[in-house]
Amino acid sequence: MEKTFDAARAEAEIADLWDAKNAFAAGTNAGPDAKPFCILLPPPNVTGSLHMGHAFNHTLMDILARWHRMRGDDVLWQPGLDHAGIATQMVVERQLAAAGNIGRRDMGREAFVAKVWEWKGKSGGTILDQCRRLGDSFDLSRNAFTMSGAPGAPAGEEGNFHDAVLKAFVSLYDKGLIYRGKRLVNWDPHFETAISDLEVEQVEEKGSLWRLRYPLENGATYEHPIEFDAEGKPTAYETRDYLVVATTRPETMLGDTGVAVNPDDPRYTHLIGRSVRLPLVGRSIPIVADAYADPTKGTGAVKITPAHDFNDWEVGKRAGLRVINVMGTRAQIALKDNADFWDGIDGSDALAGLDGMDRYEARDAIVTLAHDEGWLDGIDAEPHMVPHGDRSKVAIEPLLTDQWFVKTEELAEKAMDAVRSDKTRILPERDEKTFFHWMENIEPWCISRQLWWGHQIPVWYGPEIDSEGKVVPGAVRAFCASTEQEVLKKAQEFYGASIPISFSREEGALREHVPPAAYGVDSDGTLGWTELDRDPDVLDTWFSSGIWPIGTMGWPENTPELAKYFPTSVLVTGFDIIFFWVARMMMMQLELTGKVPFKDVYIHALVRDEKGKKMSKSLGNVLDPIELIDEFGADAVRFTLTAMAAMGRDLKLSRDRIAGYRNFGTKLWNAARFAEMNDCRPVAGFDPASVTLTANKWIVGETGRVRETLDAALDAYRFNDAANVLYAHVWGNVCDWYVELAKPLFQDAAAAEETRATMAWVLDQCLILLHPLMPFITEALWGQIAARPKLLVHTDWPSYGAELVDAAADAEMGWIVALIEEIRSVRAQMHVPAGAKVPLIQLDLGPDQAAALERDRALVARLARIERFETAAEAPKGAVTLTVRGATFCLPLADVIDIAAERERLGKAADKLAKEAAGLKAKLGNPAFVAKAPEDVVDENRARLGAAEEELGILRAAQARLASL
RNA sequence: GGGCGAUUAGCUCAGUGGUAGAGCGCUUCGUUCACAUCGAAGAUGUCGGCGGUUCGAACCCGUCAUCGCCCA
Repeated sequence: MEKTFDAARAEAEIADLWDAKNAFAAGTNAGPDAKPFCILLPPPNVTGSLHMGHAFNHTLMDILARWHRMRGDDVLWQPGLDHAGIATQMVVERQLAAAGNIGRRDMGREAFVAKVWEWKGKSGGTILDQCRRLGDSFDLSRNAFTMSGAPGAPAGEEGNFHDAVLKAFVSLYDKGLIYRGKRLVNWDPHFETAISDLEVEQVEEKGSLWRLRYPLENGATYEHPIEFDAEGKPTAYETRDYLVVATTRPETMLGDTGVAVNPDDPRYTHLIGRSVRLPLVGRSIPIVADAYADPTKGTGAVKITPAHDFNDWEVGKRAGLRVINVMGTRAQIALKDNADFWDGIDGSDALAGLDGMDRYEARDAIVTLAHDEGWLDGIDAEPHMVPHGDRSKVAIEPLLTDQWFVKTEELAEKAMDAVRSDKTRILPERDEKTFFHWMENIEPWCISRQLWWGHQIPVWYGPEIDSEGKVVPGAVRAFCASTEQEVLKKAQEFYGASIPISFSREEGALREHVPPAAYGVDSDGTLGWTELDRDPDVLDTWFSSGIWPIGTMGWPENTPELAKYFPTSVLVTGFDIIFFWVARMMMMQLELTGKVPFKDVYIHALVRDEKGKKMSKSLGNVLDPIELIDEFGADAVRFTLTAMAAMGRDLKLSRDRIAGYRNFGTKLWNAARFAEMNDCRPVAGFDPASVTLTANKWIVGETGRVRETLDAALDAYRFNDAANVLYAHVWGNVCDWYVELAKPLFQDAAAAEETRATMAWVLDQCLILLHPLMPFITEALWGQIAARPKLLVHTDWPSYGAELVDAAADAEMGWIVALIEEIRSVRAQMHVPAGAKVPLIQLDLGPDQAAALERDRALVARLARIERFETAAEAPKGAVTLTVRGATFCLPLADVIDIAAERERLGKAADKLAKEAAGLKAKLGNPAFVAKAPEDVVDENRARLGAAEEELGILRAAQARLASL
């Protein structure tokens, strides 16, 4: 064997080996009555590449999958990709532009979607190859895609996900849980689509607060307070014929339809009910009372633009104000042909100049006009939060449009019930609170997107007809079904079997659905013929990923997978998509199947850089998991992430830490090398309970304990505990102690055979127990150590436990280890050369200790570098005394002893003991403690006091001897 | 403004009522036949402050301070 593990070479070989054996196929290694264990990979974006967050998320899932597989469960780890509507459309559009292609609008919908599929086939899903580097053991033969089976999907992309999404939509639509409505939505002017609340990020910007003077109508004036006394009472007034409003968005003033003041604001109450004349526009708009106006902010008077602000929309509704939209889909000022706007006013040259301007150009222009025309009161710098699209990074614009919404209130109630009744557990508990907080305040979910890459909404429109069969001009009738045949059937039922109906193949308007011009009305006003026009919008990506659990298992068909693996066992995911994904999956699965999608949800935190900063490309602090794997090996990266995965806390990743766990792999590797050099080969039928030597019994017992602790940790998703118990066992128990203890035993003919067999067994157990965390190095060693019937990935998980612990052997090893450590410590403090061998003199020894020393003399001799064992009644002059539970020894170091150092050592040890004894004495002297504390705690304290006092006595004697020297 | 959380060794962090821990870093010593990606020994803590509950508090409760994150 080499001195170190060649991760790069071995990992590739092992990955090929697993592939060749199809090692991760669902159900592999399942026992006869196997329990299903199913875990869903949160589908990464098809555009994505593996980042640290994935690496963390996947590592945890892979540990669970491998652990359950080895335990003989029927494991399905379901992988797949998300079509990621906006993100993917963005990537492909950018590429088309870079290649000098025509834009998507010129290309047309069908051609563009074909381009996206082409891109997906070439460069989509590189992330899945990267997952392989990490060791992800998902079943790639079941790889799913949220757009599989959609119209235009090329060969190889068949699948039923598209059907499932449409059926889910139709099902919710038929239940009245999906509706279309004209509402103010978050509009992304870059992508020209609506987005949901969750896709909006608030970004603080340095902005200004502009104060604008709106003249009072009919020459009215009022007294505005300008000076105040110490109590805040006005002492001076000025006469104003205008009202000053403060705004962060002067450009929206074109759409103002009112001014609000607080009903309790004495400055303005007398103005309520009067009107101001909107500058530039010339519209007369009312001054209304609304608590939304905050007297402490700005001037206390706020302009109301119901069409362009969510708060103003509410105020407008309460006050019955008009809604006048003054912007287009690219957030440009849109006044031309805007009937609403021109209603009740006359044009002006200034307005004509503003038409078509970008919103920010318009802002500057309007402020300049205000200044020139004298209605700019002033400008204050004020930072404020501006909503931005999370993909486009441009400021979103509230816009009044027709969109599709999911009624989330009822669905949320069911999801909350499932969590309250523990049908689904959310861990850690804190995130359950977050879940409830959001669900209780849930808003309707806007699911329509004005994009092309996605599931087109399965709704077709035709003309509305009244009860007498007459066409209602301008009204629209919607038909929802998952196929054209079904739509046709529904339409035919509605309009009558004799009406010729066909489908319009033209691309409809982008958002506003008007009844198709292409229909005929007979002379009696009834419908003669019609075309049906499909809604051009697509569904929010999260609508389709919302049915990921059932969609990947063949729903709505009643497949064997659904029967077996659904509801799934556990969902492992980051806190950032609790609302986007987890909550929505809960709602949709419950509504569509009546079942929760998963029994447990384990929410993990974010991977940050070593300074605690979020990793981001712009900060340049991104650690690329693939680079780290190249440098340190996948096992080291995985183990690091696992060890740092304390529940609910962000983890700060540093290269030092990864290097440390790379060293851990090397340590394991060298332990195996040691075993090989000493001819330790796995013995068939080896029974760990049958060993006879203390050291062997001890390590066997430790292994049993580790198995139990490890399983308990994984069972509770305490991944860091799992990593730490393994680390401490392999490095501490096995490498530091057992390997060293074995060396003298190998020299002893009577002990060698059993020890070799035990060593081989212990190492095998280390490989098995470590495999879920460090799959590559353990699989490599497993194959290297011996020919095996099965790969390690399929080796049965052990069931032994603490019954392997032999209390006597445990106590004896504990004592021997303490003795060795004490001797080493004294040697180091007395500056005994590391290589020098010294005699050990036993002064006072209990019977158990004497027996132990007799049995394990060779171990002590080697590990503490003792040249011979002697017995004496009293310590010789210049000897250093040492105490180990129930025994007193000394080291005759007359030649080398440093009296000052020894005095210091004894003094320090005695002080520490005296302090401890005093504390214990005080505790035991407290009657309340003795009366109320549990008996075993009291006993334990008594025992500790006894031991401390005894040892203290010995140290005092040693101090006295030293003083007499 | 509302909600959630954090504060423990130089650093990064475990630790849910009974002897304060790990890794890294640091100091000293050491290449004894698995491993220098190593070994041995060592130093370092009013567990953020104050108050309370308790026989007993890093842990439970209250409060203050500081710092995060999410939502407005």
